[in-house]
Amino acid sequence: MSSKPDVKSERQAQIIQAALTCFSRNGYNNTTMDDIVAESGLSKGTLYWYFKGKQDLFVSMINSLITEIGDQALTAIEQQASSPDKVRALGAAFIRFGELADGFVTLMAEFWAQSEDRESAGQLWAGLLREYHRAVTAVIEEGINTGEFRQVDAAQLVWAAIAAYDGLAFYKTVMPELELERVNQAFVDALLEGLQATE
Amino acid sequence: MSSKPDVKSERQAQIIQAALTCFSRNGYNNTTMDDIVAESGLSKGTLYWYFKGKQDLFVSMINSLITEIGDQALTAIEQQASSPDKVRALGAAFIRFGELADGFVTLMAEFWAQSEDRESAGQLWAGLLREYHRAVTAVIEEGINTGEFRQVDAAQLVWAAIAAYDGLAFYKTVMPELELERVNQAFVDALLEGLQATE
Amino acid sequence: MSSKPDVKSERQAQIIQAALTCFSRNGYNNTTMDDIVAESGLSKGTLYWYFKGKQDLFVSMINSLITEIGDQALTAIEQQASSPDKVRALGAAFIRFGELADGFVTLMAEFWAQSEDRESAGQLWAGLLREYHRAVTAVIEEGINTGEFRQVDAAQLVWAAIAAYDGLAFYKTVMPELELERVNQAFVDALLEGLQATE
Amino acid sequence: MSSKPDVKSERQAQIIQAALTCFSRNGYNNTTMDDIVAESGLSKGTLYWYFKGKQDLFVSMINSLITEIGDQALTAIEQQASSPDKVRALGAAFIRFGELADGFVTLMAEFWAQSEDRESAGQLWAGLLREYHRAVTAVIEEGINTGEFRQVDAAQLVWAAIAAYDGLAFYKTVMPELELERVNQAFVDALLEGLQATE
DNA sequence: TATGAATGAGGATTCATTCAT
DNA sequence: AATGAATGAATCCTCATTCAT
Repeated sequence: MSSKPDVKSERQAQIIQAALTCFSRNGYNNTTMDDIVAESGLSKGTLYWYFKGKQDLFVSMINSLITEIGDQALTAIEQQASSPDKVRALGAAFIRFGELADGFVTLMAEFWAQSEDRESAGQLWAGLLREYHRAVTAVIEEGINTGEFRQVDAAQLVWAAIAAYDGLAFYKTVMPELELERVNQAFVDALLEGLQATE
Repeated sequence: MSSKPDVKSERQAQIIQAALTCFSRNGYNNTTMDDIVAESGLSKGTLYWYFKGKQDLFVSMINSLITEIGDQALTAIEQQASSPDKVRALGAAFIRFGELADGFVTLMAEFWAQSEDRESAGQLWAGLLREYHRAVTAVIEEGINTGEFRQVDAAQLVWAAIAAYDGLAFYKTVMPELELERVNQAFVDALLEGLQATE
Repeated sequence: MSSKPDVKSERQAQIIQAALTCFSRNGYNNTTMDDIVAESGLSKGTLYWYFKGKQDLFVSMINSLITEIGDQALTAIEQQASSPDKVRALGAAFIRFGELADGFVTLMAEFWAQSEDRESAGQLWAGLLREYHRAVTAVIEEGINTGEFRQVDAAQLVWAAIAAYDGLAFYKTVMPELELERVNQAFVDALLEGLQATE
Repeated sequence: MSSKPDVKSERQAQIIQAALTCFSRNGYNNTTMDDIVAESGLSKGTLYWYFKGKQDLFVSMINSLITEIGDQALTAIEQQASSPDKVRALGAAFIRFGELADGFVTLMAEFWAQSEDRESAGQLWAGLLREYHRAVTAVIEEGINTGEFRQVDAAQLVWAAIAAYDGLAFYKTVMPELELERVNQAFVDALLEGLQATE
């Protein structure tokens, strides 16, 4: 019955693209639905036809981003042989993420901070974080099992590691002069040194 | 003639305290001036007598927090003898900060995200970060000079390290079950291991 | 597709009408947007959909009045043959204006007085005045050319003449008992006598 | 008991002077009591010690101005012998008033327009106007009695004449390039011509 | 007399959302 | 599916006035 089967997903993508542009530019609260309407070239009614409201549109946009980013990162791991190389690949992937999805972290933080129901807004974050944490921890533990790394509290260490990348993604937005590649280099080197240590 | 020479600073403190309570509870945008008025027990006019507006009040509050926190952290360093101990003290101080100033990081992020003039709002952050970066880097470089640590790119590594603590401060707000002490333990151990390495 | 092609102008007229009622009744500053909302029977949002704000609404209202009044006055001239008759027609037109647009002059004065940018608010007035001045001066000069009037400094005299009518329009609002027709009669008679004078 | 008998009138004058400056600069509504406090160099409480409020201060200021101006105008008449000369003297006095009390007319209009109780605010104006009207009419009627002027409806004509000067006083504020002396010249000439006209 | 901190009612404006067409 | 006019609750801020000292 639907003459064009993907008018729907096409419109949704179009709207999400406009939302990403606006939210990135001005933050969540400072973006009005009218801004997104103007940016998308569609009408107000159409936005509300495809999305329940501002919040729904934001969450949909975030989920769309997460999927995209997650896929990238996880394939990066699989192409590496040794555990240290996997760690390096992860570091690089996170950095790329920080540079691509400019403002993503901040956006999420703002959204969370102003959510009426922080609990459920926090779940968006927490779910995402736990997923990454699991994936990265698996890499470290594999390295421990193969003897490439020494015995460490992988789970805890990984929280700090990914927190570092999220923190850096934010730092980059307020200090654009920060050279994330060099930071990453130094950080990964120190971590690997610490992980591989000694006899 | 001035019976109480500091009605002024007393009132300001009172208002800032109320602001901190409200902003922490609901975020910047979701806090109304009326909320703060109610919380402070003063009148709307009095708030505007002491602070130019919502934004001014927020910035003043942040500055007040920063000063307090900074002092704490810096004295923590001085009480330690060896460089590794200083690093450990710093880690502990940062963790304590994350737990005390609950939501501080998020608040700042939200404020920045929704600022009309992000540039200047970003300076608030950037200035603060650079100050901490300088202090921590000094500790690491001292360790390198004394031979306690090996030759690393301290400046870059430190960016990652403090980013980790900011990231964790935020993680804690969305995942309260996170045990920051253990994370800190694992992280500092790994870093020190990497820094001291070997033979 | 457009069932009513001028919902827009209809609404604008509706709002301007309400604004005129309220502003005339209470002045610019003492009229609240809520007053106009109530008077118009529309909603607050609708007012702001059609007009940028209070000031914009006021200026639009003034312009709408000016157009209406100007047309009336200028056609009044054309229907007269001799210059003295044109002058009489003008006088009558101005008086009618003073009685119709009750409070118009005062409203403009108040608006101007409280304008943040008096310069540009003054342009509203000045433009209007200059237009009338030109039209009336043309009538006098035509009379001079045809020999109906003696040689006078028409341009200057006309400033005084129209100022008199603006002044009277205001007097009428504070002294309703003033009989403008009789005043006009005496004034026009004296002026024409002075213009036609002698041999 | 009052050590210095005129601290009071000195203060009042000081405050009225500051009020005149501020009201002239920004209009009635756009002037805050704080503005006047700052301009006067006194304190808020002191203003309220000497004047009941903003409105009272304004009215007091106006009355102070009126007295000053009125005296000037009335003595101007007495120094002239012939009725035409008295008319010329009056014209000149009104022009001087328009240039001195810059914005006076507008200020009054604004005050009236925004008064909660226009009736009584209008009395301020009406009383003032009637007084001038009486004085000027007396001059014209004297001229009629002496045979210098022809039989005209003096009362009505005078309303128009003084209205012209009030109108011009306002025109001057929005069109500073207006040359009031020349306008006055042309106007008085035409009027006198009309008044004297003979057959 | 003089001060200035404190008050709070009042007002302009925004913007997410709805719904008739 | 799509439109865009209409809604009105919500919010930041102003400023005349008061009063304890």
